[in-house]
Amino acid sequence: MQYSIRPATGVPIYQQLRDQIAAGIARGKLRPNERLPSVRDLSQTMVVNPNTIARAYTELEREGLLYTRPGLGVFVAEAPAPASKKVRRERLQKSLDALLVEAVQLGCSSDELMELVAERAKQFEWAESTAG
Amino acid sequence: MQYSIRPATGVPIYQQLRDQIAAGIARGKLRPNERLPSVRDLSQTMVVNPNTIARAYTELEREGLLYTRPGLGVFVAEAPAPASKKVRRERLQKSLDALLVEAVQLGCSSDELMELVAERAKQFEWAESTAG
Amino acid sequence: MQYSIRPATGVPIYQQLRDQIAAGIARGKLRPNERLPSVRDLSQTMVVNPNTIARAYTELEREGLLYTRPGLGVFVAEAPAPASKKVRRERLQKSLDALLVEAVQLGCSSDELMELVAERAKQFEWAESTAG
Amino acid sequence: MQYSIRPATGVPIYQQLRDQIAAGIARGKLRPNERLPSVRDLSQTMVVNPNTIARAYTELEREGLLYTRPGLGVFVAEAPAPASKKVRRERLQKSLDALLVEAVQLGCSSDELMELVAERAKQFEWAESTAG
DNA sequence: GTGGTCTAGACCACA
DNA sequence: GTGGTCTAGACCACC
Repeated sequence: MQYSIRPATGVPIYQQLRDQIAAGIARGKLRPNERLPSVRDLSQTMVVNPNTIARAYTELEREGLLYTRPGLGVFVAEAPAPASKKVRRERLQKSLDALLVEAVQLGCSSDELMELVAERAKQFEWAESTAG
Repeated sequence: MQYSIRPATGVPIYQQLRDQIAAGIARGKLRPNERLPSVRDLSQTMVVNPNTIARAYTELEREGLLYTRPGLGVFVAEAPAPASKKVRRERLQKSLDALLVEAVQLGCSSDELMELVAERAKQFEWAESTAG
Repeated sequence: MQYSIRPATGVPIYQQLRDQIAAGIARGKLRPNERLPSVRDLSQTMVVNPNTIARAYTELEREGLLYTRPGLGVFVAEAPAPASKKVRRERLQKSLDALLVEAVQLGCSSDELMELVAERAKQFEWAESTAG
Repeated sequence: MQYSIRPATGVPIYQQLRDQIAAGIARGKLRPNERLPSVRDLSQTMVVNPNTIARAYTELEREGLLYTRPGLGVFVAEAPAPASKKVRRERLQKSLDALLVEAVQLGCSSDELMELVAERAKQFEWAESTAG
């Protein structure tokens, strides 16, 4: 997988990397138990300090998306047990509102937004069933 | 209009204010050419440093959402020329992907997400027509 | 509050500090919305690198025990909404088993352990009611 | 005796094995002077590097829980002289406080914790008497 | 070889 | 003044 960092955005490098890895897992580009590049390798490839790479990995491990096998490397975790419907709604609220505010400010119609969401959603890997 | 600041979130105060004003304009609660409270007044009402209020106003002016008439105060700008469909899509891509990644990781199904978006979208004020 | 670090234990400094602050909050020595010493001050007092202090604070913020007000400092958060009984049991399992294994290995009797727990528990601040 | 290793936990493999053997001894599943599987056999059974098995055995020998008869294998040691009550209390303090801090932060009541401890304690094998 | 911890010191955003 | 990010480089534990 390829990672692209834009230093001028103000978004921290470790965050950009974290987001791209998380997206890779969500979209199925990174499979469970797949090994990620080592901190040292990736830091050389991306021309970024090893600590910064390590921080992205650490964040993702805390979130349960990666796990570390000491001495062996960092790996993609199995998909976690699904949260309840209520929890899902609460957690998504913030990102959803951010999207809606942006859409409104851009003069995007409701229909256009729904279409855009549906379109993009096809490219993601969805769980087959959903717990209540 | 009323503004609510949550100090414990880590989101800078000036940005919380900026977002609430921007949302107010987008949702029509603040009308073009309406005058906003003065920096001094608002800083007293909200018990916040005047510099912080000023910064929120400055950001919004830079974005073209407000304009200043020296000696008279700060006002809501006219609605800007709508962006092209292509530009809208590009701008929304980032927030949309963030939402989708979160949804997938929460084990939220595609249908459930669409339903959630549609539901919440009803509560926003949309432009009636959309330029291409 | 006073913090004591034992460098020879193998337990990371940032962890020791984290644990002591967490204990301070649990035992009521640190009150909600109380301000903690600044990273720079504490790093001088404890003769530890500022990054190490910052890491302890960051961990606690992620856990929801502290919050940061940008430019002002770090503060103790309000007590969070209680978890369900089932969740509580699961989360405590690990620490509880560690305690029991240790007790057994030391040749401590079951009664003696219960007595020890009861004794020490009196010194902690307990929630008045418990959600199911 | 069966050993189960969870690679995704971040806990070193040698330590997981060490803990399970120690617990086995404490709970009487492994009897004094009983022979343990050879490093080579166990490393094959568990699909783990022999060095890792050896390290677990070495640690336990250092702690006095195992002893080696060169050319014959590794054996469970006799039960050690019980620690004094004071020593037991001191040693348990740390784990106990960790448990209490967690319980408080989870909103677990004092009674609920005592009940939980008592319940779980029944499943452990306790020494019949305790020296002072 | 792997990641984890700690130090030192620079730079930036926020109030 | 506050904390947050990033770099540089050292040392350790694990496999």
